[in-house]
Amino acid sequence: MAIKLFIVDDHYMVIEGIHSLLQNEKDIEWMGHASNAASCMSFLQNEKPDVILMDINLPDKNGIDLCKEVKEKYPAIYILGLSTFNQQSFIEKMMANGASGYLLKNATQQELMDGITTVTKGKQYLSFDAAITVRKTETETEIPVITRREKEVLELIADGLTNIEIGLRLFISNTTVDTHRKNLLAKFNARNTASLVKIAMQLNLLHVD
Amino acid sequence: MAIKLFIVDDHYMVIEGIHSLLQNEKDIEWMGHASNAASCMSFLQNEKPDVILMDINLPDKNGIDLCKEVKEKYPAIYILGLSTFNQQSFIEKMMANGASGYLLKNATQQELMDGITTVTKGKQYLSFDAAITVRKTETETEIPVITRREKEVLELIADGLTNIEIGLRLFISNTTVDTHRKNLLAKFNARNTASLVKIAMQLNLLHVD
DNA sequence: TGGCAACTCCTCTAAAAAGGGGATTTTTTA
DNA sequence: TAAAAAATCCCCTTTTTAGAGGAGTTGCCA
Repeated sequence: MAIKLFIVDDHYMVIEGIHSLLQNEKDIEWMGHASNAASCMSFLQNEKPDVILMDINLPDKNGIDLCKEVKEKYPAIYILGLSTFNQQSFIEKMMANGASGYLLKNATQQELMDGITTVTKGKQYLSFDAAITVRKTETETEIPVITRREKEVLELIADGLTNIEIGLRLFISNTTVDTHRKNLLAKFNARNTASLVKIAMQLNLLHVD
Repeated sequence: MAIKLFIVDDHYMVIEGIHSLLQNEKDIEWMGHASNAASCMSFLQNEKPDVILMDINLPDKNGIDLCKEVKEKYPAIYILGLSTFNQQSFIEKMMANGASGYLLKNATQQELMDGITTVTKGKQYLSFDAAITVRKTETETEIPVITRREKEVLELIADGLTNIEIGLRLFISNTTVDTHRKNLLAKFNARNTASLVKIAMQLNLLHVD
């Protein structure tokens, strides 16, 4: 039985590329694509693919959150992350949210097929480069786990607000904000606010407006 | 006469996507692709395409510099920037370095053909979204022009060094560093170091290690 | 060669962040 | 429901930035 495949990606060229790479594969049934999270969810109300290739950069929501949402509603669907970036934080987060693996956009046709068939067997698949990244960094750079409140404070710090201003904004004391700030510095192992913001940006933890 | 097209991009799926979109176009002669700057330059020693589609993110060099290099050696070749990001700074820089225009990776087949044929007539082509970005921001967000020294200081600030530490590193006084810092804040219209770093990261002015 | 941009250095004051505690109340979750 | 996690608040001191000035020295280029 052919594997039913669906793609969520906002880049037409990538969709076309994958389609082209798979068009002669008899084991793959191309179900179509969505270019954002919302249309993906509405598609899933009526159709049930076996595997979803999911970009991490979507216009309306990041793929990490969408991944979680899909897996909560439809645990039977396997999800393969899809990204330009060989970034450890994304990989780990998508896997933590139920993704079965990860494909880079420079993957070959062989890797693409390997990835799809591997995950339908319930196994994990990591693109070669991605696998190296995970191995290389799993002992080194830990991705900080921050709380909701810390995230809020982090955003406002990056926007240039002071502790007092953040306190007014969030209706909490400036000393509380300072505590969150200190915890953030500790979690990110940052020397000061400047490096904190840089690291957070690198890990794509901040809104890019 | 068919337009000879060459692509520089390290993402196999994107290359495949473009190839697929253009395979029935008789006016396009597909010359092949390079996946990095070096192999692009060596290809150009023997072959002369009319148009190059060039990614801004290459493994060995950024497309902005490669664009400049190609245009200096082969001014007759038209270059179309190619990127996932709808970022003003990239667009402007590539154009400043001789690119004839810009295509986003979510461009349709029609836009792709429009772009290629437009630039071969010596005109500019900007992807719709990209055009909006340029227009929207050309009055608003000015991209700050910073000096070599300011760039150095900015990098070190983002890495979490203090004025004194930066001074020691660059063999200048900490008060001088402070002056550069203040000039940076003014140029970026930033309230403090945190927002300075965020803006600089957004504009891709900082090394991402 | 005169001007201008870049780079350098300085003083002073005020504000903010960093570093070091400690402590209570909610909320979540095992 | 009890323990853990998150969120809240406070103290103190030191360091660093921010804000507002002024000013001298290169080096380029029109």
